[in-house]
Amino acid sequence: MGVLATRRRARMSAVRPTGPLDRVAGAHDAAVLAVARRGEPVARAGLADALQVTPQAISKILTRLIDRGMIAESGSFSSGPGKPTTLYRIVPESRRAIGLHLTSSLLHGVVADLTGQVLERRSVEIDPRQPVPALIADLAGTARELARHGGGEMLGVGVGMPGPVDPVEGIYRGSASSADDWRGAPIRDLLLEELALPVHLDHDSRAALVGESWSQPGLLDNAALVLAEEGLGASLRLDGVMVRGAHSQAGEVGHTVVQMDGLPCPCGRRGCAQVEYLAALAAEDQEQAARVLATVVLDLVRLVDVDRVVLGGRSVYAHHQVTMEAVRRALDEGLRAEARVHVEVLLSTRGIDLIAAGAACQVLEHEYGLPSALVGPESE
Amino acid sequence: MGVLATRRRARMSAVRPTGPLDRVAGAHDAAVLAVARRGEPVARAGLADALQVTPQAISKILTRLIDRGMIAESGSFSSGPGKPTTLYRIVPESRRAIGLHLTSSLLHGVVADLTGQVLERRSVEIDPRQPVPALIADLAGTARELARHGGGEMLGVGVGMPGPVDPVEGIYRGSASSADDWRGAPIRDLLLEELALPVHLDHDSRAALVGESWSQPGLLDNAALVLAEEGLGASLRLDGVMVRGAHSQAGEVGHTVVQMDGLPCPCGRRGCAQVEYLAALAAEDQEQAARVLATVVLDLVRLVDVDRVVLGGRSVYAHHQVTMEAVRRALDEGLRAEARVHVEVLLSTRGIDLIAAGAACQVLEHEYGLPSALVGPESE
DNA sequence: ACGATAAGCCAACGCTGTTGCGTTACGTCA
DNA sequence: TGACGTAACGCAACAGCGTTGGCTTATCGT
Repeated sequence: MGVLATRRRARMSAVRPTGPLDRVAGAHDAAVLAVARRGEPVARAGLADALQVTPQAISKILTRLIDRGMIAESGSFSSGPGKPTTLYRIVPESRRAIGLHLTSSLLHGVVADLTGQVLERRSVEIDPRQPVPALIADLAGTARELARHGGGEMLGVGVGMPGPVDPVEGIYRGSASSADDWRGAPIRDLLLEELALPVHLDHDSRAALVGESWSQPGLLDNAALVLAEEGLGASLRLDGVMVRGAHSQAGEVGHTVVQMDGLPCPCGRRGCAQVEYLAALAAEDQEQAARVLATVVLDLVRLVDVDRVVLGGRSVYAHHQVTMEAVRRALDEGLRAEARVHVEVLLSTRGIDLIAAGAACQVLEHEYGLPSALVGPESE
Repeated sequence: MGVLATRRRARMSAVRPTGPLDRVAGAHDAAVLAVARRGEPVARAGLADALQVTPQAISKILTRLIDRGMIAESGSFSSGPGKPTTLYRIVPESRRAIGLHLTSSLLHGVVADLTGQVLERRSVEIDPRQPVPALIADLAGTARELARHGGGEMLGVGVGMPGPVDPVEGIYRGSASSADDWRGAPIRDLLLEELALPVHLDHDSRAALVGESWSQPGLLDNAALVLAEEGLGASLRLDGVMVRGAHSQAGEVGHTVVQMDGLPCPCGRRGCAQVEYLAALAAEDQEQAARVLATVVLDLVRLVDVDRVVLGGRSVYAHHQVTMEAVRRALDEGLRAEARVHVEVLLSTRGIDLIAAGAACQVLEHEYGLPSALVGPESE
C-alpha cells in the first residue's frame, strides 16, 4: 500500500481496506473540494470539465463526499429545456481545525472550518523564557478551549511560529546566535502526545500563505507572501505547490543583502533586509521601510516569477497605505522593461488571524489538499 | 479521459482503451525507470520499498516495462538460502530523443538515449538574421541527420534557446528592446509540422537543468542551474519539480541588481547581474565575473533554499577553477551563520552538449518523467 | 398533452494494486 | 545423495477507480 494519497483516504473514511485506486479517488475528491471551496455552488458539468473526467465520475465523487458530509445539495438551476442542473455546495461546518500562532510573547489561536473561516479566537500572553513543558501546556490549554467551539470532525492542530522550523520533523530549530530556551524542542511530538490529535508545525509565513491560498484556490498558484512582524520572512507557492526547499527554508528573505554597506546584522554581515527594515521602522521612516520591502519583493518576483505578492504582518497593517504604494511603485519601475509581466500586490485578508488561521489551514491542506500535479486540466 | 499521465500512457503503448488507472500505472512506471536510470541493476524488493507498493505490484510493473522493451533482466544475485534475487536494468537503446541547442550564431544538436547519454552530435553555423522559415529548415535538417543514428523508438525533438521563451505555447517571445527577426515565432508548431514529431521548446537553462537531473535522479531535487553564455540565466528545481513560474520566467536572474549604482543595462536600470558579468568578462577580470556569479548564486540559495548549484556555460568552462572557487568562497562566507545549511557547487557534467542534451531529456522527461508528487516514499 | 432536450442513474467493463497461496530455486545439514 | 528450511516469485481471486452505453427523470416549447 502506500503513497501519500492512500494514507489520506485511509484517514478520510475511517476503516476501509486499503486499495491502490484510493489515490486517484483522493486526488479527485480534493480537486472537487478545491472548486467548491470558492463558495459558489457548483454543478456536475462544470466539475467534469475542471477535473477532466466524465460527469458520471463526478457523480460518484460527489456521492463519496456527501456520504462524508462535506458536500451537500444546494438547489437546482434551470436554463432552457431539459432536466435542471443540480447544484452542490461545500459544508463548511463538517470539519474544523485549530491553528495556533506562537510568538515570543503572545499565543494567538483560532478554530477554523473546512473553508478556512475563523469561528473563534483566543489570545494568551506567554513568557518567552518559560521552559518547554510549560509552553506545551499553554499551547494545549488554548487548543482545548478552542476545541469546544464549532461543530464537525476535529482534524488536528497547526502551529505557526517564526524562526527556523523543521516542519518535517516538527522541531523548532531556533537560531544559533541568540539565546533561546525552546531551541530544539520537538513541539509537534510533545503536543501530539498531549492532545492526541494530529499536529503540524511550520514556519509562520508558510502557514500564512497556505491560509491565504486555501480560501481562494487557484488565485495564489504562483505567489509569495511576505510577512513583516518581529522579523522579515517570506514563503512561496510556485506552480500551485508550496515550496519547502532542501532545508525547509525556502523564502527566508530576512538575510538577503539589500544595502551593500548597510547596518551590521547579528548574522555577521551587513545590510540584511531584516535589520534594515527594523531600523527604518524604529526610526519611524515608513517610506524607507517600504523601500526595503519593495527591494525584497522585486528580488522574489525576478527570481521565481510569481504574479501575486501578499503582504502581511503587524508592521505592514500599521502603515499599509504607504507600504503598498511603495511596493507597487518599485515593482512598476523594476519591471517596466518586461511589459508582459504584471504583478499584483495584495494585502493579506485575514488581519490579526493571518498566521493562526493559516496554521489551521495547513491541517486542512494536509488532509484534503491536492496532491499537486495529479489532477486537473492538461498541463501542456 | 484526461490528465497528464493518461496521455502519457496512451502514447506509451500505442492503442489501448483509455482507463483512469493508467495514471497510477504511468506514475509507477516512471518511478521504476527513475530508479533504474541510475545505472545499477535493481531488484524487486528494493523497488517495492522505494515505491511503497507490494513486490507483486513491482512484478506487474516490470512486466509492462519489459513488454515495451525498456527494462531487461540482468542476471541474478544470491546471498544465503532461498531463490536468488532477479536483477533488472534499464535498456538505454530502447528509446531516443533529439535535442537542439539554438543560439544566435550556432546550432548544436545531439541524439540521446533513454538515460540521456549522448549518442551523436552535429553543429551548424547559422545566420541570426535569416528569416524564420530558413531557421526551421536548418533545425529540421539537423534533426533529420541526427535521427539516423542510434536505435529504438524516436520520441521527439527538444529545442533549447536563450531569451524569453514560452514553453507552454512553444513560441520564442524575444526581447522588446533589441531587434530580433525571430520574435514571436511559433517554433514548436512549425517544427512539428515539418518533422511530424513531438517538439518541446524551452529556455536554455531550464533544458540544461532537466538534462542534468535526468541522468542522476534525486540528486538535484533542490537545485539551481546557472548558465553563463551569451547572457546569464538560471533555472530551478524545487522539491523535485521543475519550476516554471507564472510567466515561465522563474530563474531569470539576468536582471537582478547586484551593484546599486553599477553599469547601465539595456533594460533601463543599473547594475544588473548580466551586464556586470559580461563587462567583467570583457575586461578579462575573471575574479570579478566570478564575484557577480557568486552574488547571484547566494541570492538563489537564500531565497529558494537549494542545496546544490550547478554551473554551466562557455564562460564558466573557460575559467572554471577560478569561478568555482569564488562561488564556493562566497557561499561559505554568506552562509556561515547557518551551520546546518550546506550547499554543494557543481560543474555541469555535460560540457558543450549541456543544453542540447538537456533539450533531449526534456522530451524524455515529458514522456517518462515522474508526475511530481504522486509517487514515492511517504512525504511526512 | 406531447415531443424534444438535458441531467443524472444503473450496470457492465477494463484496469490497477492487493491478498492468499502455491511454485521454484537455492543453501544447509543429515 | 536426499530431505528440509528459506526466500523470491507467479497465479488467481478480489475491491475499487473512472468509463461506457443505455435508461430514467424532469423541464421547456409548441
